[in-house]
Amino acid sequence: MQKKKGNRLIVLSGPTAVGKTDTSIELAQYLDTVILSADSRQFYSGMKIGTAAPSPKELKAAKHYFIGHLKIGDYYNVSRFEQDALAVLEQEFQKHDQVILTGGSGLYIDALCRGVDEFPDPDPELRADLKKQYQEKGIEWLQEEVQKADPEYFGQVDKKNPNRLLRALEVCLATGKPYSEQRIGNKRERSFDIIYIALNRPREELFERIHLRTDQMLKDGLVEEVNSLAHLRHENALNTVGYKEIFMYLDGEYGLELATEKIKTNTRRYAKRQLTWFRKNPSYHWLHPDQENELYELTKF
RNA sequence: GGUACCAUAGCUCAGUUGGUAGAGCAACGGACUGAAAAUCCGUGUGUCCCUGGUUCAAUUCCAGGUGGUACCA
Repeated sequence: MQKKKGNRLIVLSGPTAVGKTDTSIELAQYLDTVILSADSRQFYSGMKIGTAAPSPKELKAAKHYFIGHLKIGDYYNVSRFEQDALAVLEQEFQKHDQVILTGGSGLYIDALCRGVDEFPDPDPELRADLKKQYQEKGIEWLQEEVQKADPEYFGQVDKKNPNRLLRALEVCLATGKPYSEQRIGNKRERSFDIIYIALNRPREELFERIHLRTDQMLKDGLVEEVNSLAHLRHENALNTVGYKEIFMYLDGEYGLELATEKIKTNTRRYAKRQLTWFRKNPSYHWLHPDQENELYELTKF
């Protein structure tokens, strides 16, 4: 008896500016399939220039999901992405053997590929309250609270990272149970296979592309884009490289040249953090974007 | 052409009363479970311009060279 052929998700990730958009579209056309984006900032409409989102022409060249599907200010998180993406996959796998997942948000990629533990959705009021208390009482207070609420997690957590501590405390208070108890990290079984591919370039080449792309964003009207979003400035989506720095420029804190340099520096650092994340997963096949034949060979199915 | 000053990390510079050197920025490594382009942790990576001289020892003092800056011609 012949085993029924399943489906496969092609993860195509890599650091920012490496060339994921071009490569994923070429691959989608070659395989006649669709693309899911795992880019936590390209989710938002209105941030086209600063997030180097695919152009209308590119969006037409291959069907994309999760590009500009949210409004700045919409609440979203990895768990929702996991659910949304699984639903899309179920639908698309009826039509295609393989589907492409591309983007640079490692946590979101992993959420779809391995799953995340179940927690109740955060309570915005509780979160705001805890954050306020942290700002008033400092990190020591946060550390003490987490130590009381969840000594086990406190033993493992990065104690100087307020976000991590706030999250743990929030879950403890909302559920009445220690965070560590609910954070099991079980891998979810998926009904499809996964192949992990990461694009990369020599550091110098990647940085050069980051610099050129940043200059191009400015020419394309990044300042105007950011300015048009000024009323949403406090939203998390705009706590993003390229937006933060231009807000500083608009405030008169930075000259335009300095703001541009800061964007380049912060983008290089972002790329580095992404590489650290992907390197940790030994399943990745690493390719240069020019290695088209190798890519097609890998995605034979 | 002359005089003065300078030459130390990728960059801007500090320093060593002679015992091979350190800040900021940049860079590099890492962490990561509902904020993740976020948030946080760690690490000096060096022919102290070159060649001689003095000295137990020279990046440091002396001479010459080279390069740079300023002023005078």
